[in-house]
Amino acid sequence: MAVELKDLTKSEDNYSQWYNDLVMKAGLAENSAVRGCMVIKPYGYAIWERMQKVLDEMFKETGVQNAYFPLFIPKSFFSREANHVEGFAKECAVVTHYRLMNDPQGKGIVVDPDARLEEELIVRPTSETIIWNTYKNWINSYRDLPILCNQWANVVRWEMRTRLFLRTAEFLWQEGHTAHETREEAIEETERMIKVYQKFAEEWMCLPVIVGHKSPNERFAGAEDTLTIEALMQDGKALQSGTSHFLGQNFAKAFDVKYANREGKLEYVWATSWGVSTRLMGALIMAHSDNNGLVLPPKLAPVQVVLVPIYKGEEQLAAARKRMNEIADELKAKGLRVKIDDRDNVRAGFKFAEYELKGVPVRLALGQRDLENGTIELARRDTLTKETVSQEGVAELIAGLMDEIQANIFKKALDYRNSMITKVDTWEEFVEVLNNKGGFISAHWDGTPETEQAIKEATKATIRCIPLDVEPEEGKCVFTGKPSHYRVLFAKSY
RNA sequence: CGGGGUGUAGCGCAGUCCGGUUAGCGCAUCUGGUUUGGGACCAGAGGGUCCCAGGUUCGAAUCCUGGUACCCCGACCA
Repeated sequence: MAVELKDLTKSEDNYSQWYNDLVMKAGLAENSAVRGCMVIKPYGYAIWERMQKVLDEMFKETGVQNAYFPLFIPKSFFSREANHVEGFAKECAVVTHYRLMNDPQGKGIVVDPDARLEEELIVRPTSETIIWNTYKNWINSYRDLPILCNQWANVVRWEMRTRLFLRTAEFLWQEGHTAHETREEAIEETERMIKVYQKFAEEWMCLPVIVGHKSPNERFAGAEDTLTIEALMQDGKALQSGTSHFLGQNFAKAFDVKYANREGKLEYVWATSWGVSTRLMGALIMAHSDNNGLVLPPKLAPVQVVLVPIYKGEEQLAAARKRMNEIADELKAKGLRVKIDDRDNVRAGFKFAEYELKGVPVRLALGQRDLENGTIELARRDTLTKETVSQEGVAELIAGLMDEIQANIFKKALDYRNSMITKVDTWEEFVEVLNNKGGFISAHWDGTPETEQAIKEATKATIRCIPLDVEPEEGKCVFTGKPSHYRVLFAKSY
């Protein structure tokens, strides 16, 4: 495997090619035979599994339980909620037949025209409709509430243009769907879950995010309010990394889900839904990688420490192997995920490059010299530095290093992100910053969808969010000059 | 669906404009040897439906017609 990444230039043109290259060469994923679909390779899936596991535990701490709902949704379910149809009914895969037959002309297999479904089935693009149709049967009284369900599933959206992890026709995600007694409780749930996402992004992925409300234009189809975590990639584009929706009573009304309240009166249920997807993998890659490849946060890295022997001849290899096994055991005793790479068909230098490409946080190299001196070479992926340390206490040292590396990757991303939030007050500045610097632009907006739309058409930038912690400030809309009471964040996005 | 590009060995490509030995190079693979503290080197070997179909020609990877697949840029979106 001769791998050479193209130089990482931050220009838009090269960045997507660079990204593609990295995803494939690091062994994370590749395009499949099916257009727009992605094969997630074992290494990529191992990272996703770590993410899943952590998120799943975080959900369960809030009382959420896992469940599973069908892949197929009757077409009629979709038309129940008007806005939802508008947003989702378009780019969907549709099942129209249930049988194949041998081609009468002998040209292989064809769809049996007699096997047409009476009602077409939609391959879920999201599961609100099928779930609310189910919840109807689960809910009678306030005593049945809240319902807090999550499902890990695949969904299909027939996107016209796809990009590994960031936008694929089929993707893996989790979707939480909750039902509540009151508006307040549902809103609280919406906020709780976006904060879970924030915590996961920042503490596990080292990905600083801005939490905020979506503008009406960018809101989920069928939601009253959408909360989002917005991250910034190294090319200056924003990435919506997770969303939590307050659905009001829209789906309860569409599917007629009522409960008897504490006064014995029938009321519609309040709903939320929230999700993150394999897109997070894209975020992880784009936020931290450098010209040598991936940089994985220790908390998510499938392998945290790799040991590489350096040797001449069988005898030295055996000696190195023996000592490495002992050190590996010490590391494992500290709860670290460790791999020894004693392949003898590639040289040490090759392995070094390979593990850098794969983003392994710490690499240890042990050779004859070290065996004699009781030392070992320790290399950090995040800083690309290496030093020779004593074998004595190395497990302790590395256990501590994991936290340091985790903190360092986050800090680097945070500093970059913060340096890429620019306050602007004039349209000239807005355009100038957007074109030459990128990143988030903090600017006043008159609050109308028309203005947002006009800005999007003029610059491709959209309102990424209205930050939760936005400070009241009187100003004038950067586009129309009309009065505004707070700043919002604009950016070009994926 | 619009605009551009590319289909040649497992991967990356040259050759196509201007038709002519047995279709070539790098990486990977296999064999042997020498190496081994940052992507080893030498020698040898194996590996091809030149995207598909049709046409022109003594002769097509190369020219013509039609199809098809993929990539990039837009519109759509997490």
